[in-house]
Amino acid sequence: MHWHIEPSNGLAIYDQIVRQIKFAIAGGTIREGELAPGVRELARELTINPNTVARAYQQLQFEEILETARGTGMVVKKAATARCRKERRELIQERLNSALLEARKSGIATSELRTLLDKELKRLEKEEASA
Amino acid sequence: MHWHIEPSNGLAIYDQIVRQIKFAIAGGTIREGELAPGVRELARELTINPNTVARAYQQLQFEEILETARGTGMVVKKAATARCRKERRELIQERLNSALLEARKSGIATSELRTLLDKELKRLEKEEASA
DNA sequence: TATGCTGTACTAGGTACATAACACAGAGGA
DNA sequence: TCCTCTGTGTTATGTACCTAGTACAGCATA
Repeated sequence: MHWHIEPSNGLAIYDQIVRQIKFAIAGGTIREGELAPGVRELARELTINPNTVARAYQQLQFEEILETARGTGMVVKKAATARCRKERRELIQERLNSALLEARKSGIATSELRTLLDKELKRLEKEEASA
Repeated sequence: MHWHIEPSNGLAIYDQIVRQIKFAIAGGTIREGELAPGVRELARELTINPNTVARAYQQLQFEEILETARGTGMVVKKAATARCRKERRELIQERLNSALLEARKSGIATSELRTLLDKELKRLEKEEASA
């Protein structure tokens, strides 16, 4: 798994981590009972402060996605996968809808919007195929 | 024109104002040579601090969208409309692409993504028709 | 000229986020 | 046991953003 942070995404760094961990669990990259990457390890990989990762893990613990195993790491809880899948869908839908709504309110015609989306989707599919 | 601020949009309030003013100019709601809403008036309408609006206007002045007319208000500069139209397109495209990219990277199948978008677009069109 | 509007400038305080550098408790392996 | 890993907690610093309140300069109109 490779992780990536967008510094000026609007979203706080710890929030981006929370999202990515959830997505990784939803996608099966990290399975129930397995360990999430260590605080220091992930911090090194993203070149950010370990405290920031810890902050993200605290929230994931609060949301009952991870549970702490002191001395060992953070373990993905049972039943987390299903919840993450559901959340993934919701988070993505929310972000897409909000972008579409802004586009719509800005006065762009939906037909133009449709072609714009189609173009971008094709570009993504092409990338996907070549990867 | 009615303005709206999303408190926890990720985007800073002043940034949301900058966007909305640009979109209003792009859409012809405010035309070149006309006045943008006053600092105090807009602040009252959005129930935020006048300084925050002023901050947004400073940026728009820096970007040569507005020019100051002390004692009168902020005037939309000549040639601002075309630039705002271009920027509007870029801003929207950027946000859509970033949402699509996240969706794609999260492991959602593009086919599923496509149906999701289609559903949402239809909903928007329906709203548009009823409005 | 006087009044009321405009934007501008300044200081101050509060919150959220990220960084930094620690110290600590528990698990596990040599 | 000892060492090294794990996450946790604490304190401090810095920055960005927003709020609050005040004062000022300039234009427009009565």
